[in-house]
Amino acid sequence: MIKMKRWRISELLGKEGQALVNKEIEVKGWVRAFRSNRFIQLNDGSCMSSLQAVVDFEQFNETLLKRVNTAAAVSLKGTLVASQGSGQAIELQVNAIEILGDAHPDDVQRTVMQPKRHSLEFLREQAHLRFRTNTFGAVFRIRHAVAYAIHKFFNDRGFYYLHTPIITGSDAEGAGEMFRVTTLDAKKPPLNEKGEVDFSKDFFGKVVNLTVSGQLEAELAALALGQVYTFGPTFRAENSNTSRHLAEFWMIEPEVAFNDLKDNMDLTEDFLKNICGYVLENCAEDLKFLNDRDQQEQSQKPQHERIELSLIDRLKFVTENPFKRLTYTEAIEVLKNSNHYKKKKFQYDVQWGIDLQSEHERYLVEKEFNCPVILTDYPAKIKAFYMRLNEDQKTVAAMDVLFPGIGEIVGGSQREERYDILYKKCEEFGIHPQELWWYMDTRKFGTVPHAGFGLGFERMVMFVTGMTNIRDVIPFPRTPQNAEF
RNA sequence: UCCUCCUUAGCUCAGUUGGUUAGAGCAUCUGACUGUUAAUCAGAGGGUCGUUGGUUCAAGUCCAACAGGGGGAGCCA
Repeated sequence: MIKMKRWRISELLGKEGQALVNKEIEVKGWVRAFRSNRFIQLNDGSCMSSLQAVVDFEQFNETLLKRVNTAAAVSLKGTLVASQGSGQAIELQVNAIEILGDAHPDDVQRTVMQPKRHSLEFLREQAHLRFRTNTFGAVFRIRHAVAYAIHKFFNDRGFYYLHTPIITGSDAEGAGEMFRVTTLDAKKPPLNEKGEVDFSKDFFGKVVNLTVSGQLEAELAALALGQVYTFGPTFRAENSNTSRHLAEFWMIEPEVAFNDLKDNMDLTEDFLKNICGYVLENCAEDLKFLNDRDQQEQSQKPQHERIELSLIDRLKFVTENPFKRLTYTEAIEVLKNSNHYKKKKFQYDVQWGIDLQSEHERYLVEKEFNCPVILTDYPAKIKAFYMRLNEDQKTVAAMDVLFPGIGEIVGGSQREERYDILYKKCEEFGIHPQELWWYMDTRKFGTVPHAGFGLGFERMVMFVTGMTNIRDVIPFPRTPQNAEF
C-alpha cells in the first residue's frame, strides 16, 4: 500500500488546495470541536484556520466516533470538496478516521483546551498546552516570522550573524545583576586563605556568569567583519516583577563599523519598519485574529486607557511615518513647557540631568508626538561607559527608541573609539580597563567610529502581536520564582 | 524590592449588615436533534470558600501571618 502524503491545512486552504478539489487526500491534526456528530474542526498548527471535515455518522461505528473528542489527534482520509456550508470554501468529505491519540473529556476539562474562553493567567499556568489555542498559535507563528524577518533584514544588507558567548567572564558591562555559572559544591565550596570561596578551583578557574549582553564581543567582530549582529539568549538576575521583564530573553544587537549616531538611527528606523512591514505582508490571518482580539480588549477598558489605533493600524503607523527625532535636552524642554508639567501632573520632577521616568517617556510618545520617538544625546552620567562623548563634554551619542505602550524598545549608541577617553571613562565608572584589555585593544589597532543598538526581541513581538504581558510572547517564561516547564 | 488589588465548582465570576441547605454563566456527563461553525433543547453531576492561626454564640464574609497571582513603580531590553 502506498503511503499517502500528509497535507498541511495551510496548503489545502491555499492555492494548492484548489487543484486538489475532488481528489483523495489525508490530513492529520488535533480536533478542536466535533459538532452535531457530523463536523470535525481539525487544526494542525500550520495556520490559524481549521479544516472542516464532514462525517456521515451513520457510516461509522459509534465507539470510534465517541473517541473524536476535543484535543484528540486524528488522521482523516477523504475527498476534498467545495463546501455546502457558508463558513468555509472547501471541506473534507471523510471516508476513513484513525484515532492517533485519545483525549479523555474529563481530563481535557481541566486544561486550557476545554472549548471556552480562558484568561491569559490560566493559560500561562499551562504553558505546555497553550500552543493549542488560537491566540498562542497566532503569537508563536508571528514570533517565528519576526525572527525570520530579522535574519532576512540583516542578510539582505550584508551583515554577518555572530554567535557571542553565553557563558562570559567579563563582569564589567554594568548591565544588571548576573546569574553565576559554577560547578562548585554549593554546600562545601573550596575556600582560600581569607575564608572566601576559591573560584580558581571552579570549572573555568575564575568567576563566570551568563551573558547580559553580547555587545562588547560584537564590537570586536564589527571592527573586522564590518557589520555584524547577534541574536541570542540574554540573562538578567534582576528581581523585576513587571509585564515587560524576563530573567531569560532574546536580544538582537547589530554593530556597524564606520557608522555614526545618525547612521545608527537610520538603520534602527529602517529595521523596525521592515519587521512591521514583513508581519503585515506575511502574517495576515494571524494578525487579523490578534487585531480583533486587541479591539475586544480595548473596548473593555475605560475610554482614557484605550489605544485609539487598532493593532494593524499601529503597525502601519510605524511603516508609514518617520520617527520623531530629538535630543534629550530638547525633550526636557518639551516636557517643561507642557501643560501636563505646568499643572504638576508628573509624579517626578523634570530637570536636565535626570533619568527620564516611564511617565515622561509615555507622555512624549503617547501625548506629545503620538508616534515612535528617538531620543538622543543623553547626559554622560546616566548612560554606559562605552558611549561616545560629545563635543560638549556633557552628553554622549546615545539613542533610545520609545514605542507606545512598550516604552524603550531599542537602546543604542555610537561607541567611544578614542582610547584615552575610553580609558578615562572606565575609571570614572569604576571599571578596571585592564580587565577589559581585549576590548581596549581594538582601540589601539586601527580604531574607527562605530555604532550599534540592542533590541529586546520579546518587546518587539509584544508590539506586533498586541500582547500586553511579555510572558505571553515567549513559550516558557522565566521570571523571579518561576521556572516551570 | 516597594505600593496596590485579587484568591469561592474544570474556567470566569456573584455572594447584601457576620446568621438556616453556597449561586450563575460557560465547560463536562446523559438524552434529544442533525449542514453545524461560540450549534441548539432538556436533565444531571460537580465545593476542605488559597493555607494556618485568631475574634465571635456563629466566619466565604472581620483581623493577622504565609503562599500564589494580577496591575503599577524602580531597574532595564
